[in-house]
Amino acid sequence: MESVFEIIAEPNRRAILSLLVLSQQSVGEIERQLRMAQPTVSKHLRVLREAGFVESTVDAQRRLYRLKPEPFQEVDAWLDQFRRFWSAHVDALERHLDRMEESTATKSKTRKKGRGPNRERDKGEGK
Amino acid sequence: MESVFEIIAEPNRRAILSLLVLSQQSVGEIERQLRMAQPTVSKHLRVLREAGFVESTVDAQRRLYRLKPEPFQEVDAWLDQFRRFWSAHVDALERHLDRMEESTATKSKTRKKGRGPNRERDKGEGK
DNA sequence: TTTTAATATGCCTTGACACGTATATGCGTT
DNA sequence: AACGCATATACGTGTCAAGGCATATTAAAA
Repeated sequence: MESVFEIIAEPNRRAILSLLVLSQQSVGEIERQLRMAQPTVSKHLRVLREAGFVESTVDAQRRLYRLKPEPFQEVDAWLDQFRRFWSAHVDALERHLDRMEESTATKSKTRKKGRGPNRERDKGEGK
Repeated sequence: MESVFEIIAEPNRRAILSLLVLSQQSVGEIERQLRMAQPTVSKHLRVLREAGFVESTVDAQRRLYRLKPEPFQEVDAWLDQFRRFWSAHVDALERHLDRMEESTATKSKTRKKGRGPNRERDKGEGK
């Protein structure tokens, strides 16, 4: 269970993470909402904790789990090397659509800002 | 081999993807640069192709593989639900550091822009 | 057309991991 | 102290994917 990528490869773990992004939860709450067996939940939480995705605090006999940001940032950092590449593709598509639009006789300016994933990300040399 | 997450969980596949982000490559080139056995490379490329991460064109007896953007965007979309959360944490850290800095007697304004991952990303309601 | 280069595929073994069931631990309540 | 609730851990089992090795396929070169 080396990398953060192996951790998030498991669907149930991703479900747990998506739950915890809303607010912290106890094991029992996770168990009920995701309809998983309790040992399964505990085991996944262990993996997530050891990988730094979550941390827990004790509340009597309950344990409350909440997210930690670092591993997500690590995934994001990995993705970063591909962003330049894929926004180049989005740009190409955009230019293509713009040409279509132009020859179809300008119907509306619904675009030009807001399509494509996260244009603000391309640090420099866009265009 | 359901999801994109399982695909990128494999280290050798991530290595191949990182190679291909530079430029398209033939199987043999990948094999040599990553020092993997040829069948291993071919198998991983198959997985990557079926998952939409790469596509290939034929060049005589070679095949040139290049990246496709969609699956990366899918990962990015999943990450998105956590961005609000983790930038809240970054902000908290930032405020903390600012307070430290203030009481240590303003040495330099090295920050205020550029720390924290991708602040531009938070669509609205930052703060 | 025989040979050689490039890539793909098939079979087999091995190891990792997810799950179920049972049990242990720990804390609060009576 | 005994019991009960919440959570963790241990053990056994099944599945599946990754890699090694051999071989098939396709195209170029001789």
